[in-house]
Amino acid sequence: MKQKITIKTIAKELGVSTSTVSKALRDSHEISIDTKDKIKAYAAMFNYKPNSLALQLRNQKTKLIGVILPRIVHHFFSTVIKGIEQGASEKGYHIMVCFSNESYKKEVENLKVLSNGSVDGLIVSIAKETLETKDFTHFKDLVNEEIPLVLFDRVVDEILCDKVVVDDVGAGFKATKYLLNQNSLKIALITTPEHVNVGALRRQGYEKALSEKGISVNKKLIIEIEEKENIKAQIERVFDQDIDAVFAVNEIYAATAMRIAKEKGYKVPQEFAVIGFTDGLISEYSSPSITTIAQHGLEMGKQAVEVLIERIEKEAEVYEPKKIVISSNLKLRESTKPSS
Amino acid sequence: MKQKITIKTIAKELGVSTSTVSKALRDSHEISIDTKDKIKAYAAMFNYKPNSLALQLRNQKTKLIGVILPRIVHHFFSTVIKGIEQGASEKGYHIMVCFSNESYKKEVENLKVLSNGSVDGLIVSIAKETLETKDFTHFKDLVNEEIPLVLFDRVVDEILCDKVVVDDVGAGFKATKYLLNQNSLKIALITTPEHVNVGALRRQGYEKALSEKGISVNKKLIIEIEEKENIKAQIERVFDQDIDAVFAVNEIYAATAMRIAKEKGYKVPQEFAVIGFTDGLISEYSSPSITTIAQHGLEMGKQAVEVLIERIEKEAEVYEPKKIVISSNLKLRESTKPSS
DNA sequence: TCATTTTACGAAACCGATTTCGTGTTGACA
DNA sequence: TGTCAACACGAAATCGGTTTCGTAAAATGA
Repeated sequence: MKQKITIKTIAKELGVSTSTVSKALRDSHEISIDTKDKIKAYAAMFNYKPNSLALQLRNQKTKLIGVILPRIVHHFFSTVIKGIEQGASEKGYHIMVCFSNESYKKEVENLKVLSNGSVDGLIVSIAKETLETKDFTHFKDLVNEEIPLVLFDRVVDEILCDKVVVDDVGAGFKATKYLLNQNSLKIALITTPEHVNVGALRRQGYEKALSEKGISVNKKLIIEIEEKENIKAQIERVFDQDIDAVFAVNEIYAATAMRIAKEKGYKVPQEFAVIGFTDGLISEYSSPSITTIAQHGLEMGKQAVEVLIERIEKEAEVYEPKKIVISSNLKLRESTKPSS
Repeated sequence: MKQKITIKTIAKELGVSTSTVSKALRDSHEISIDTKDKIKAYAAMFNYKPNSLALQLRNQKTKLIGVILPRIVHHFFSTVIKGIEQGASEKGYHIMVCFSNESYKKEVENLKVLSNGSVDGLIVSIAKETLETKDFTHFKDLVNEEIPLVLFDRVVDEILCDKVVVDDVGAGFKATKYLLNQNSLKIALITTPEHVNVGALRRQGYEKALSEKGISVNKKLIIEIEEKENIKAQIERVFDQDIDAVFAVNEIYAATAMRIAKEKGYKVPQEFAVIGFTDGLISEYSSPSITTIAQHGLEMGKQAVEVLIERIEKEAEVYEPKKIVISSNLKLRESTKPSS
């Protein structure tokens, strides 16, 4: 890389001290107009840009937010990133993005690297593997060091920090209730294993809606997808049961279920209804298009970054962790009968 | 944030100098075993982590790569990010991600912020607006400052730097030729306005395949989508012509075209074939699933970051910009007849 | 004319590390 | 016992800025 022009260079060339240059460029009243003009002209001519590392070191802040996501090729997470970036950008922050690939080890590594002073705060969604092992010491260490941290979507109570989540129970409830109201009474639930807490919460909503309607939960209608195995085959199994609707906790499961239903000759939505989660492109462009719970990822990202920046910039008085719940709503499309 | 423990703290507590602490922690032979042990123990106990800003300033390198993308909620771009992050991570780099939102102004801003020494190099895909205005001075400035820069996918010849692209002409050719071989001779092309060069290149491939078959290009079969307006309405217009296939330069256009074809009563693929670009989830999960040109975004990201890191770490001798072309291939699915 | 205030700038400390170079203390060897 | 190398450590420079404080010279006032 070409030799960068620094304050020292300017000072030497113009025969003044570095303090004078610094003050001149910051338009200090201590410096005479003449000198300021000369220095500014020189700086402009050689395209001087203050070295941001030096500033960061001196100011003890980087205006950088670390973001750790389990995955990126994923509609919901990429939407959240977009929200985070927008919110950050408005406040003059930038984001550093890392991925854990759902792996505990990578999550620990990323956390370690980012907590070395390179970022002012962190926004994280926990990796599946971590949720499974339930080892959160790496997060607790962060909290102890008082590094601002916001968790979103996949959160756990053990970690004392700000959180942004969707109303998963409510969402599961809404979706199930809608199906019940349309007279689909034999609803299969396609969810994640228990340790992925968002799955568990959505399931609670599902069960709540059923019991409110006086329907007992049939465990045979609930399948927990093991992602390492063939997803389609696992979903197919639930079709052995007598079902007339599916509520799936993400759009891939929903689309797959709908495809199977169509293959089995069901007419969607007349004979078989489908509701998914995460309002992504698959739901929008499949045919029929799929009714989903809209997760408002953009909103989540914005909220998360707002809380984080507040925490970063406010002198930490007594610290009261917040939990922001974003309400989700049902986006009706063609895979369910229109609301009556 | 809690007061961080620094080398100075350790030095004071243990009654030694900062140089001794630094050397001890880096296991220098200059320091006696006793002292080393004492210092290391203390550091471990208080969870000392060297301040990365200080190191970055001293070493004049950040091990950070800036990435500027036009969009993120986009299958291709998020796949590229994944590739970049993987490649970077392997070599001990991290990535800072910004978005231009297809806007010239934001692109300029991002470039300015990132070129202040906060990153060792940049990977960029140019915003549409910039392609339209053809003002590339912000990139040329970067090149003049000799900041390592790699462009991918949307690139222009005016900027002298490393580039990674897919073989757009070849891809357009392959897709069109496949349709022709399946006896679809009246192929509509749904593409972008001329200034988005990838669109233009894919169109070249399309035209080449036609003329090779002795078919003259019918301009009425080519529509350039204006994204600000209603996309579906624009695509619908081409169905006024007598067509039996569509080649679209991205998967949204392809899925929309297929949906229109189905609405018009065409049987896909028997009576109407569809090929898209970018192998995303829409293509995979729509029904019928859509044959696409696979762009290998992951591969692009990896290649881009590899070239960039090479450029960063190699002492810039004579600099010969490279252009890496990644070959794309046709991923056959249900929206086209099987190859005979 | 002398005291006092302004003006305009420089020296030096600081942010948190690394590294070169210098030096006092030992121990070995002649 | 005197000399010299090895050992163990500290002082200070450096990275590129900002900021506090000190001060010479000019301007102001009495």
